[in-house]
Amino acid sequence: MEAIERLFEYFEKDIKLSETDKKVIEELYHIEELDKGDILFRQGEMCRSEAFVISGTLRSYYADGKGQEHVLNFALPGWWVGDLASFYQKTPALHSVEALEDTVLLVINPENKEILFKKIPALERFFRIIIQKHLSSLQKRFLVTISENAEIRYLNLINRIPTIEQLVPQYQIASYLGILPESLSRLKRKLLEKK
Amino acid sequence: MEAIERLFEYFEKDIKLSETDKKVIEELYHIEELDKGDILFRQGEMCRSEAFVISGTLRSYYADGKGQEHVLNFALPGWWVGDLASFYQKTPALHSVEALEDTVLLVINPENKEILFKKIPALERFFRIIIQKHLSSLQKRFLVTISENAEIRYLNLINRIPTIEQLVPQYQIASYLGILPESLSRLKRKLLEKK
DNA sequence: TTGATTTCTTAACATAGATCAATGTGTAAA
DNA sequence: TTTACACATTGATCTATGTTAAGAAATCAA
Repeated sequence: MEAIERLFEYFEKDIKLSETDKKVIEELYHIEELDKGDILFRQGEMCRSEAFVISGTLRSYYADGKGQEHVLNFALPGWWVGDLASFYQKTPALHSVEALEDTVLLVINPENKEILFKKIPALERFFRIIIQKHLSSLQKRFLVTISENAEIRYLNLINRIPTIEQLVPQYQIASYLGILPESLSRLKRKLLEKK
Repeated sequence: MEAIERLFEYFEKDIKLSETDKKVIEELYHIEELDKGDILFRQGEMCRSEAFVISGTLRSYYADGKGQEHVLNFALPGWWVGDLASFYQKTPALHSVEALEDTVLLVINPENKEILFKKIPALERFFRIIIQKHLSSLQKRFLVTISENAEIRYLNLINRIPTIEQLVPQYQIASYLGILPESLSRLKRKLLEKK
């Protein structure tokens, strides 16, 4: 199936699109193919890409002052990646996004996003809801991070993304969990021994 | 000065309000006075209040499964409190908000918020930006939490809200920092010895 | 004031996860 | 194949913060 049709399907779960609407969408989004290791945008620069994942896996991550990287989230087909605050407010991105394997995206820039909203007003409400969902998932991620230990956070993650261990190396998962690979290794052994 | 005039001033930093606009705002917001310890809304219930703080201090906090409370943020005059996701999407609130001293708020409910947007469209864009700012401050809070130790987080906090130690008890600050009051006490002694 | 209650500090000990170092395993290149 | 490199495991030790318990200080109510 054409990549753009995946996006139509995604929108059409919530709103009706005319053929003209589809033409508009097709003109405003473009395909971007990333090789494993490629960066979609970098922390500190403007994020000018809001992308819908067609295939592949990505991670968003934050590099702190000591050069340490922290995985904020993974992104799989059917998810959005971007730094919303940077994209809409033209402030520097607070994190980077990298492809963890060869990846295909449908990407839009801020100017085209404005045009999209003008031409298909129903999408404005649609994306407002996306932002709200993003906000509440960030909120949940924060709450889990401050209130649960690494074991629970690990179990949460594999429950939320059961395929994650096939998709990304262990040390990326450890970074998402906020622990070192050594600690994740020990944690998994402990879980195995429990059973 | 009248409470409602503080809100006018706040809006007028960014947009022009006609006298009719002001009447509309005055009709749609109402004053709520909380005594110390009163709850504005509770985790698990719908949040039907988006409030502008006129005077007083509040905390938003999350109660985890083990009954432990975690302070998410404080709110001072001129700030907004609410659970945006819950307010707009009518999902259960992920946290509670409590007055830490006698507090005066200007409050609106979701239905009146809709009316406000219809009657003063400029406010729709205004609040969209508020949401984006909220999102990026949550993002920053998350990044600091996962990448910095308690000492840095403490210094960040008193730098961001220099009056906070006069406003709220130490154990609330410890909870905001994600440590126990005992640990904060040690941390402060260590900082004093350093100087 | 006095007593009661809440908040803060201190100390001794416990624990999760970090750090450091060594070894093992899998995969890809030569 | 062999070699090399990236990744994962394991063990010993270290550290920040938690836990428990006690007392000190501050605040509030009578």
